[in-house]
Amino acid sequence: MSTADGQLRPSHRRTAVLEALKGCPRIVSAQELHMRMVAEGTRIGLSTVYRALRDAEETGRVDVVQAGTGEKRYRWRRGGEHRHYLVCRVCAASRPVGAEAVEAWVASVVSESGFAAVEHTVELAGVCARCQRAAD
Amino acid sequence: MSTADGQLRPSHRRTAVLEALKGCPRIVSAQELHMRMVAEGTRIGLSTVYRALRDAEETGRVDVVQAGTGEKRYRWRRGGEHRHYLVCRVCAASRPVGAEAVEAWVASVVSESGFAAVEHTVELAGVCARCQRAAD
DNA sequence: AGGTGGACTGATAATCATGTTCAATAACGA
DNA sequence: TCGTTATTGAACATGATTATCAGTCCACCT
Ligand SMILES: [Mn+2]
Ligand SMILES: [Mn+2]
Ligand SMILES: [Zn+2]
Ligand SMILES: [Zn+2]
Repeated sequence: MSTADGQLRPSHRRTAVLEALKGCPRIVSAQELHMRMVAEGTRIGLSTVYRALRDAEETGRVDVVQAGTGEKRYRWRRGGEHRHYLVCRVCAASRPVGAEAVEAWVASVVSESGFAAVEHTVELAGVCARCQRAAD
Repeated sequence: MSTADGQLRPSHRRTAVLEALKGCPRIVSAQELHMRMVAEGTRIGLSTVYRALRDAEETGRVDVVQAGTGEKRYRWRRGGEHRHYLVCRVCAASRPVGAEAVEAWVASVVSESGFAAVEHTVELAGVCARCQRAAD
């Protein structure tokens, strides 16, 4: 669970999950990351992977993209700021895109709306050049 | 299923689902819409509501917003073009927001990316003024 | 070093939204 | 009207995620 102040203790396993995520070339789901770790010889339970990713999401250390299929996919966030990504629907390759224009638009919409605590989701999904070629 | 040309037959039930959706003041999930219809006296199965909404989504007659909780919420689309919405997390009230700036940004990102068949998701969720007041 | 209490782990079971099956039903066209 | 065919919906299946809880580990104190 969590300590008195709500923080999670950085354990061996939890650290391993985030390290594994850092090493992922494409965005991954919790289950994919778990399989990956097991395949590499790490002994870890699926529950722990889910917990570590949920915590990392809540504390803003990862970016999340909600695929149309309802599963969440994660990507390690390098700078402090969140990013938005263009993701390949076929191979899950992802590249960050510059979203200054969107951030500015969000800010202006929010300031005119009267809404508070507004969060935004911006996702782009398509088929990358390589996968287009592979499709003949 | 579907007719030879892939079109769904517009049946009584299916029409009723879309009519009910049109009458919704806030974005609704499939289950909420089903409960609403049953409460109003319509006799209809949950499967049919799911099917009608899925079909409406595929044919572009509704806008869909994927809540963080993994459930899809629907809103009837009036004009031909899709819209993006600012949704209240508390009461599910939704208002369309002008997103010309975002559409232009998406177009420019896509043209520079080499990706094909790119689809975009833009969602804003917050707490509306009324619900802020209600929270004291 | 040894003890202790609270946090962590993971196998298992529970949820939850949504999809699928299939026998019964309703709608179309001749 | 009759026969063909799509539609319907109750029950069941799925797939991702979360909750349980007994066992384990670890930080800290003596
Ligand atoms: Mn952003
Ligand atoms: Mn748009
Ligand atoms: Zn690809
Ligand atoms: Zn509200």
